[in-house]
Amino acid sequence: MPKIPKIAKPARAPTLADVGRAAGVSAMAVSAVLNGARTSSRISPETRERIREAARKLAYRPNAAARALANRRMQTIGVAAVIEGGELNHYFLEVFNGILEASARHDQNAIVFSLRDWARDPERLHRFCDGRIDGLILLAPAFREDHVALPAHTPFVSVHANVPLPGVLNIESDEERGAYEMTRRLLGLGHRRIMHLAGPDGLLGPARRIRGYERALASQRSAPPGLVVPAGFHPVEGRDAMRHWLRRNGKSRLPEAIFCVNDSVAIGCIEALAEVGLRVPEDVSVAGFDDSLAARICVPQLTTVRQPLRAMGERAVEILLTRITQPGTTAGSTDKSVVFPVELVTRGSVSAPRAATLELG
Amino acid sequence: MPKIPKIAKPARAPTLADVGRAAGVSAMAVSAVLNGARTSSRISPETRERIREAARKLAYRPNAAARALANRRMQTIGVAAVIEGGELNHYFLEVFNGILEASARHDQNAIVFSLRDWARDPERLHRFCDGRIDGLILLAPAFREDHVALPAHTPFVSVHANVPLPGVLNIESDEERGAYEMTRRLLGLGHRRIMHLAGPDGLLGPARRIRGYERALASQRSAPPGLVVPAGFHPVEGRDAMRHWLRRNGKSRLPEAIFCVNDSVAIGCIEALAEVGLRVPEDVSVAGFDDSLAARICVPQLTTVRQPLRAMGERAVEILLTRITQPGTTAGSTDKSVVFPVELVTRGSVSAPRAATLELG
DNA sequence: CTGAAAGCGCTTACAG
DNA sequence: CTGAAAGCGCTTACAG
Repeated sequence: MPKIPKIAKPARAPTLADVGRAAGVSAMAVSAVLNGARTSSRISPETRERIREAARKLAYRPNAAARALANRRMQTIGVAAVIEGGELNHYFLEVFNGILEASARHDQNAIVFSLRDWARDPERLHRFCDGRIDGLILLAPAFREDHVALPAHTPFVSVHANVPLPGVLNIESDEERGAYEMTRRLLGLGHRRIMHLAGPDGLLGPARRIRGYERALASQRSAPPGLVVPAGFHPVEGRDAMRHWLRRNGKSRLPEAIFCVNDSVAIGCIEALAEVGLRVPEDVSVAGFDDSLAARICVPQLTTVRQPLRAMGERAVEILLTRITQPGTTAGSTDKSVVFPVELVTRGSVSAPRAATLELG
Repeated sequence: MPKIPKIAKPARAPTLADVGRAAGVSAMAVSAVLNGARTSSRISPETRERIREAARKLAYRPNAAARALANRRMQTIGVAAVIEGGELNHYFLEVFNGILEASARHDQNAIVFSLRDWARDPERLHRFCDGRIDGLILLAPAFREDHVALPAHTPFVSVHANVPLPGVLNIESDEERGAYEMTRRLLGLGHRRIMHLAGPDGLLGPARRIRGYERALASQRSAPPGLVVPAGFHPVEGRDAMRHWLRRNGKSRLPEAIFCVNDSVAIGCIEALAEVGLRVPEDVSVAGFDDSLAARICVPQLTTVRQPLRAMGERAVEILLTRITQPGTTAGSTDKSVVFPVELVTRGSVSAPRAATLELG
């Protein structure tokens, strides 16, 4: 009985062996040539060309799963974040763009894990670390380390960690300095009563912004004590906090300037001011933080503190990749934060105080 | 010489075999139990518990790559998009959120491929389809099908395809109707001279919006012919188009209302109007499209057409998954679009025209 | 210098 | 009902 030649089923994607068969060589040879391994030097140029040609004809694509299994590398990094409406959207997008860019540059895939809540989802985090990713970037994590024992075997990097995560290198910006500089700027314009609409309690970032604000006030003898009003991160929280304050205190005790924990809160704050007929910056100056997209879209555009979010995302990828490829470097507590500089951005929402203007006139 | 017992190296993640060894059963038994396969019914409850316990103790996680190789399924879907500044950011985020949500619901990973340019990156698209994903969602693709022969062996779904892609099911919203309804609304308020700031040439979406606009004008006898001014998708394009028009035509020939191809363009348009002292909506009404985040952040908030972007993203995942699991269904050209309804959203940027108000007064 | 073999960690079909 | 074996598609170390 004659052997019936096996015909490659068209449904199946071509494999290394298929290419090898077509070129009359072993699968190994194909692998070596296609990967440009040093071992490919021992294959004659003609054979190499024949192999490439066969691969092209068959539209061969190396199978990612098989490769990952053999290499113990997925060429994929994970990004865990809470992606919700409002500010975090802009924040996420900017950092994420940087992550995607750097990933592409290093031929890595980026896979996104959307969490609802840091405190409640630690188990999910563990599930992600099953070999589908080589390392994980935590975007603005806010759980307590004692809640989540981070999975072993997986390198981590955090961006804007809002709680201390021992052993995880954190990428942050000089938020305290940003808050300090912005408050100094407001003081320099002549403002004295400066309110701070603050972020959620117990988070590192908002605390740093408060500290910068208070340090700046303390540096100015003529400034009255600080006025920190808790708000949150989102526009509605900024609006509600300001509304509430106005209702209790009336316009008479109005601050001359309001420095907000971020742009979203600044926008909500402006909304609340507008509701009672107060204009920005004529009646009150309002400053934000982040320089998110929102800062340029709102009217007036926001004076704010710019963080290089995109660059921070790129750096996160690069640091993570070195941790993946050189696990030795992860040496325990020597982890320092990487701190990016911030920069004041001047736009329409801040001007000299009305009183100062009058005095001058 | 006594056999030295092998000690599991801590550096390596535990495998099925490790768990089996610890529980005194075969790797296969562990697999069956942990996967809840029907074959596990033949394993005694005690053994099962022992296996689970061992897995827990070792913190066993099935290796995703090995699983993918054996199953020929990565449990991962790809999302290809051009993610740039401005409008597409908001657009992307909304759809992407829906994609992430549906993915998580179906235990799928979502991996993002960020393209610079649809027309120039077709080769990259092919590279993605190497088994690392089971299917691909194209977000607002805008290449020509004759440029990219979409990779075989990979199921596709598109969202807001801006060019016809034969054989790819497209998820879209009833954009023409949205444009029609919005224009009708403006007419109903008494506006007659209504301008349309249009999107880029040659794309399906912008063309549909123009068609809806023109159809509405045609339905109203008293309306003058349409006034379509090309702009683009981004705020600066809206601003520049409007600036240019104002410079050429002056305020005298100003339209009473401007219907913009999207919210971003509307925001740019409002900016250009403000530059020459024209207020919205007192002097001109301005309407957008999309109901992006930007629409609620800008002042005045935008009257716009809402598309259920999030739901569209979720649907994309679901359709893609059926295509992945039931490849037969992909039967050629029977692919119909899935069209989501749109909805007018009324906010502050549109009012009755000043003239009408005067006439009434 | 070359190719056959073993192995990555899982699943599934198949002998006992 | 059970477990040993083969196989998914690749890579790497190792005999010839």
